[in-house]
Amino acid sequence: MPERPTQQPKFQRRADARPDEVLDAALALFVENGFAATTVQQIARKAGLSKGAVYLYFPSKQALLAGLVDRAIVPIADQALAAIAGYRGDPRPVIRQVLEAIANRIRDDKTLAVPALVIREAAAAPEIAQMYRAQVLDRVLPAFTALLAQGVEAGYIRPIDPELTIRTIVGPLLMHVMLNDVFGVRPSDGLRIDDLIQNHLSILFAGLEPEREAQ
Amino acid sequence: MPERPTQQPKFQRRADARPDEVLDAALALFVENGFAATTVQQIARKAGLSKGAVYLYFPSKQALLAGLVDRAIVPIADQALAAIAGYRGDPRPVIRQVLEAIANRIRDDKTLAVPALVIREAAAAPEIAQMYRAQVLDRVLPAFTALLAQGVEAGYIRPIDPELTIRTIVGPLLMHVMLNDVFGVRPSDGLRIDDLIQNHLSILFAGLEPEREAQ
DNA sequence: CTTGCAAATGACCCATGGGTCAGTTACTTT
DNA sequence: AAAGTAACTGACCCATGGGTCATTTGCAAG
Repeated sequence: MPERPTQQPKFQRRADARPDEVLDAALALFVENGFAATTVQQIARKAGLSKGAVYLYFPSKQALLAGLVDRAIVPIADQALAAIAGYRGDPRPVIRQVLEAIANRIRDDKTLAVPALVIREAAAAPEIAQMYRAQVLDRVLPAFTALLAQGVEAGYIRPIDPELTIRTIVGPLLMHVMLNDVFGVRPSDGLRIDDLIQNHLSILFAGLEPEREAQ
Repeated sequence: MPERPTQQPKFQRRADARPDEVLDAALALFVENGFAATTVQQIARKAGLSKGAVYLYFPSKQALLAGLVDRAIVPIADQALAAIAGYRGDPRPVIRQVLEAIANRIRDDKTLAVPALVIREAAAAPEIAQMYRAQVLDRVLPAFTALLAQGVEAGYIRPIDPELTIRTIVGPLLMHVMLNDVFGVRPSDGLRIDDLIQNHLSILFAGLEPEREAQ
């Protein structure tokens, strides 16, 4: 019985394209089934190579998750930092800009699924959580805090606690995504990310307005 | 070599106390290490019985997680519902009451770790997520929505979208807990749950004030 | 005391899947 | 075209841990 009469080779050598393809496959599967429930075998198959080959590019399964953070999230954090750092004036336009940028990411690509993954796997993989914290949170949060503090100082917004107010600003978006992704709970007529942002900002900005405080 | 000279029996029969003890052990271990990384063996040891005995009370490992939801969360949801359902008037006192009740739970017992667990395991265990949704979210969220709608209707708060505003109300608390539990990120001087609530409510309530809308 | 059975044990089974590696294949270089 | 090597395969190893079950043990009723 002749071996492979058709001349197609059984694999190709494409060393530079592989890592990205593997990460693409891993992201899709992690998002769908979670980290623990996804096997390296599945990732390999989806990426079109063998399991052994995956280990040529990534030393372990965890490294795949770390690779996803590196590739997708760190650039976003850099971008956000650029918009925030050193800004002087009313923080509200910047807040709007950042939240809308995040909303776009959620709508367009699957990038924002990565933080959710990190959250889910943090207990089982503390190194990943630490890395995420060091490369993202510890850079972005202080910048945001400074932005708010400066806004309070200059009287653009009323005197709130900058460190705690970050949670009020970003939390609703996190909640919205969690409700949708984890539980399938969404507003009666679609995801409505943009409506959510507008509704949230209208309350938030009114709540930050200086003048006499209501309460 | 004599067998057990001391007369202590090697186990006791305590059928009714067991399930609770098992759940206690499971909660502690799940919180610390996550669901997947916890073995039934560990749970059994911590609860003071054998692995086989655990399966006398719970048909599977997943059933333990379901049991935790049943025991801890559903009663809380009932309680919240009682406070919300049928209320007429300014929603803000009720919002304050609910948020402060949640904050107390976070500070005092480990109950609020259960939703976080469900979130983490949702992808791998969709049945659990569905159950949580049916028994908690689908009951509490509509009630909250109705509370807000009624407040808008009667002019106690300005016209916002009730369904979306829930996210603005609860999201910051979720974010605060996630930052703390998952990443160890907390304000410079402690968890400050109460400060968080106060800061959040002051912004939120000012933002919900009727009158002319800012922005 | 002894009979009866629920409660509990602990050794066992076995599917799963992360990780390894000797050998094979595709491509480059000279 | 032959050699050289980087890329890749696929069979394999083996620790892990969920779940089962024949057997033992504690306890209460007659």
